[in-house]
Amino acid sequence: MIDKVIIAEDHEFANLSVQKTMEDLKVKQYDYAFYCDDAFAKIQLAQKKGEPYDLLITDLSFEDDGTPQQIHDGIELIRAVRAIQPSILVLILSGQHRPVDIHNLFEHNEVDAYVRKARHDVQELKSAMHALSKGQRYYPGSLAQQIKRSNTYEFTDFDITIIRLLNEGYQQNEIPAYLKEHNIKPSSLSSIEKRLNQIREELGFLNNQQLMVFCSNAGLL
Amino acid sequence: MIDKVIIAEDHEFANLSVQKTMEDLKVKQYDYAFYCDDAFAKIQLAQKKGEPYDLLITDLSFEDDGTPQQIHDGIELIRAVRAIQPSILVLILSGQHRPVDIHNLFEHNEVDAYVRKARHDVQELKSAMHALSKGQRYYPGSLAQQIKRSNTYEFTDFDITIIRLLNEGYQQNEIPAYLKEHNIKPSSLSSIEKRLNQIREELGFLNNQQLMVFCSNAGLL
DNA sequence: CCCCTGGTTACGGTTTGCCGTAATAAAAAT
DNA sequence: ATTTTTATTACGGCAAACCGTAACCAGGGG
Repeated sequence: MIDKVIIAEDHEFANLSVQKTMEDLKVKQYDYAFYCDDAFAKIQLAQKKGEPYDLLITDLSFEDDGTPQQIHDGIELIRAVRAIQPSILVLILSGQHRPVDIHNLFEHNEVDAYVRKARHDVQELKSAMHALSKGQRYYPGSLAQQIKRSNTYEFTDFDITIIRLLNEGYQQNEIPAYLKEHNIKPSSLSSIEKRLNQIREELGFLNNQQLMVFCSNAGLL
Repeated sequence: MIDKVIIAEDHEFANLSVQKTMEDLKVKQYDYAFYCDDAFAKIQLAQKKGEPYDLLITDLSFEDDGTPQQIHDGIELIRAVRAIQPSILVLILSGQHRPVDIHNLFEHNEVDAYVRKARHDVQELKSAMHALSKGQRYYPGSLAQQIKRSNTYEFTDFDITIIRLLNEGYQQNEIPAYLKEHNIKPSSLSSIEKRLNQIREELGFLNNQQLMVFCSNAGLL
């Protein structure tokens, strides 16, 4: 069961609503913090007193308002907390973040649930809490869909190299020189053009810009 | 006095907390909506019944979740509402938005108060409400500061339109037609080229791809 | 040895984007 | 009202990207 929860969220609006949701869900004890350092201190203290938290609900990005902090964002907080209390459950509550990033967090078992701040986020949070209390993770389907869409195409190392170079400001006709320099096998301008053409075709993009944005969002850069 | 308030906010978390804040402030009557159309309908009805709202609290960006809407964002909502009830007070409650945009809204008297979803947003909302009830506007000082020290490039609506179109797969020579179609003022290919050139220059990008990725990461698309 | 096949490279033509300059329109200032 | 300033548009040359075709070069089988 989830009896003791700590909320780390800098926005008062969100923090308040999460608290209210905890009340609705009859969570026995919940505390909240507006700063990562504060949340960490509370978790550390509870741990020392032998009354550890069951669940950490945290935002990912925290605004820097001038007060100096050791821990600056949600990911740092999660890692710091897991270092002293590996068993704690972690639920991420985030505004807009890249699907891949979230996905990676799941893959590395750094988080157990993810709720996006959006329409129906309260419902989502309740569903997530429900899943967690049953020992399940909460990985929203929409996220899987987004990832699936991004993962349809298999990018080769060659593809990624080209795209990375383009993103660094190389123009296509400068790339062959670079490839020869680094002994990468297809190195002709034709090959590069053909490859890009093929990728665009398969993914249904009309220009390289879309491709670059896509790769950026997919975390390939 | 502010006795009757309508809240338009798609995020449940935020909506809920605003409601709670209204309770704390002893506002006599408040209603809420998760969609612009719904908010507009409520305002229209109240107006017809001779019991109009005193204040509209609205987010700027509303997520499109598939349900078809006439009014798609906060600005459209504000303009639609002001068209039928010019006297209504308007308070914007927004996550991250360009300071200049907000500033312009104030300058054109389209809004009376602005609260950013951030640290202490509940306090800010209360302060804003207090100011409004005294017949004052609420223009947070932080906004003025942000405009002053924003040495990063300021994208105009025009810029964003172009970039959005490019990202949708338009090629540059197709854009003038679109702009004329939508009565956007500079519409020539030259203007587009010149603008893009200028932006790249100021931000130090070597090609459009980098610009697109930048804008994507900055959440401007 | 030749032929076939898959992949790479070379080349030419066309389109698109890039950038400077000049003409024109609109706005501001006098 | 006319000049000055500013913004927008039109045009042209050039570079880059796009795209098709054909030549080239492995290796594998006949």
